[in-house]
Amino acid sequence: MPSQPHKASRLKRVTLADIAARLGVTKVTVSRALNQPEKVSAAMRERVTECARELGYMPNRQAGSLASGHSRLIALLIPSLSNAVFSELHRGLEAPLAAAGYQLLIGHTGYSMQEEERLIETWLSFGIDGLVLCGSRHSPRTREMIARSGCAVVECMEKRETPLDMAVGLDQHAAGRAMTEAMIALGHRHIGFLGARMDRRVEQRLGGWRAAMEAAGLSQQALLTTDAPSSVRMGGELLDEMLTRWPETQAVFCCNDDLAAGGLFECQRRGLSVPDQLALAGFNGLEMTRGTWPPLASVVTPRREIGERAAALLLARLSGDLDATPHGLWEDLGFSLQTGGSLSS
Amino acid sequence: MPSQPHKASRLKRVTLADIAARLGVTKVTVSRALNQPEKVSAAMRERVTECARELGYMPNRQAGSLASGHSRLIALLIPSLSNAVFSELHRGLEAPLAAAGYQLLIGHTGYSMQEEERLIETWLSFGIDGLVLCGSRHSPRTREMIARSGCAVVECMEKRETPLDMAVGLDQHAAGRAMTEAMIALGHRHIGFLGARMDRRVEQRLGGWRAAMEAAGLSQQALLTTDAPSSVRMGGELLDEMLTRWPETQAVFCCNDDLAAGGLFECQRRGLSVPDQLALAGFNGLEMTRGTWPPLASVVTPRREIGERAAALLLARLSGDLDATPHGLWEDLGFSLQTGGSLSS
DNA sequence: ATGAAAGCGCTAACAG
DNA sequence: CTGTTAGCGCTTTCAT
Repeated sequence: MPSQPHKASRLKRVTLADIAARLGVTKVTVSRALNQPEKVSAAMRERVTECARELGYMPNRQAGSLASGHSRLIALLIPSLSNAVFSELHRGLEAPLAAAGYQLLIGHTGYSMQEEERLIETWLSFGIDGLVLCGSRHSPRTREMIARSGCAVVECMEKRETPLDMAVGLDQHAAGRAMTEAMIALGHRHIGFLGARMDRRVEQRLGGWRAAMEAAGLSQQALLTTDAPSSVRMGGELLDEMLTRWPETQAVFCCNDDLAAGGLFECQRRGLSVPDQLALAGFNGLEMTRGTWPPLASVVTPRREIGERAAALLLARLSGDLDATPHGLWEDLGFSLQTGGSLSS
Repeated sequence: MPSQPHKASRLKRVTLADIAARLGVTKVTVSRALNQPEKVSAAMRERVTECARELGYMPNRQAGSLASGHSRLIALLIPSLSNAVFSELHRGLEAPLAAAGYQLLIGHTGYSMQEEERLIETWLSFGIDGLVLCGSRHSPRTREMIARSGCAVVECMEKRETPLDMAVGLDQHAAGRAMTEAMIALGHRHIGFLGARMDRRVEQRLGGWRAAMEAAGLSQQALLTTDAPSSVRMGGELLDEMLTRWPETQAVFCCNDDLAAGGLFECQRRGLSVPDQLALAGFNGLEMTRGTWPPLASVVTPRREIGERAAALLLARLSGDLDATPHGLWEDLGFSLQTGGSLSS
């Protein structure tokens, strides 16, 4: 590695040894006073903490982890930084992990399996104890690295028959089907589907739409998808194209809330009244869906709860509570439908 | 630290020593073959890489960092995971840092100085080489830790007279003022300001609105702010209150695009035509502003470019190129106004 | 081009 | 309750 003149200019680092020397004890005692306070005398504890503060001691956790074999670090890999779904997953994870003394790291994969692999390699080489992944598609090398490392892992968001270890989420196919059936129940026959950023979860939602349409004997013609990133703007463009190609469309199921919001704006541009002239629904039930006009119908997914359960599973695995958390575990946290608003008045 | 039965079950880790033993050479040679390939014979290089692959060797970077004193790790601390502004900042940072062999970590502060402090402590104890912060408000302890560590640091987004070291962003006050002046130039007299999540940047934008209003001799009465998080829904609620309390309002400057989007929906709910009956503007110029109807006027901030410059400054500092990047450097990357749409037809 | 020795800062295991 | 002894896995010197 190259030299680093910048770092060279820093003050010499304060170490355990410095404190030990100043106090006339050994490093071990200082380490104990700091990390297992109950194992030293109250007086010692006092002197050490005082001296540490005075010298501005900051532990070197690389050394600590290297020696102990664990880091109390857990990494969360999210596909997108700007998708509120993942920020709520994060929120659910953070509190329980912090309470148990674990620090949560965030990594950004940009929906790329290859980037996921790179990140996991880096994290593992830095000794993380646990890993939270979104989805169930991973490269072979990713699987192998995780297996070798023995790192605890939980996969989030989507149903998975054979998890790497544990998984928690919801059945995206069933959710897509349920919303479509709700639309059919409202009497709509021409129901379109808009999808962007076609990852596995979106494909499963689409599968649900297909299943419901087929079961009802309806045409699956009005379908528009793109691999491009999802956005409000994309929602407007896709809806524009759909209404142009299939003017008979009565209702549109968008694969997420951003797309649906864009659809609302497009209706406004065209002077279409929602839901009277066109019904719209999104997916996820983000906070935003209650800020639009009309309020956006959506499939509400328990993102926060998924994070909380994922944290609990991880902690159970890390504490060795194996029986309570069998390998291959899959927890389905379900979903609910938020109707009314853009779906029916 | 507690025992970890889970980890105990893993296969023994493959180390440099294992490869060395298998090849009948020393660890140093293996290390060199892997990290400074030009320093060993081509034959050796070949044998080592081959054997490493075969055994599934994965370097332990904790050990590496501990020994070498640097980690090639750079941490980015963002206030919010769901704000697209920060995801674009991240995008700007990532490529140049990766190209230079650095790995970018993300931390989430939730707009809390205390959480920022906690995260920085963790990162520093894990030996990061660089730090990218948003904003200029940091706890005294944060400042001290950074100073002691000698870690390179750059502060992003807002203007700062006395940076910790380097800073890059834009003058939020000037931007707020410019947009307000544009509204005044359109002939509006009753111009309101809506603000949520009142952090320093939002306060600076508000200051810009005040300055412009004062200079024009206009009333600063129509002002509504909240410390609650910003959201589309909040935008609608705030606008509702504003129009109720100050029905004469002709134009509203929202502190960000989410709020403004909520404002658009609120206008729709009230049957107000934008911009004819009410003009609206947001801040940041997110992609979304081109997906609304009408398109949202906004102050376009160079988030991506800020990330790119921040990366360049950090790399310059880390490579010891001190002269080219003086301490205390402040780079203003400016802004531009996106008008039309929701502001004027 | 390769090796030997020393150590990064900390913790584990066992003594006393 | 405190100390001793040994590393964790890697990267430095400095030799050869």
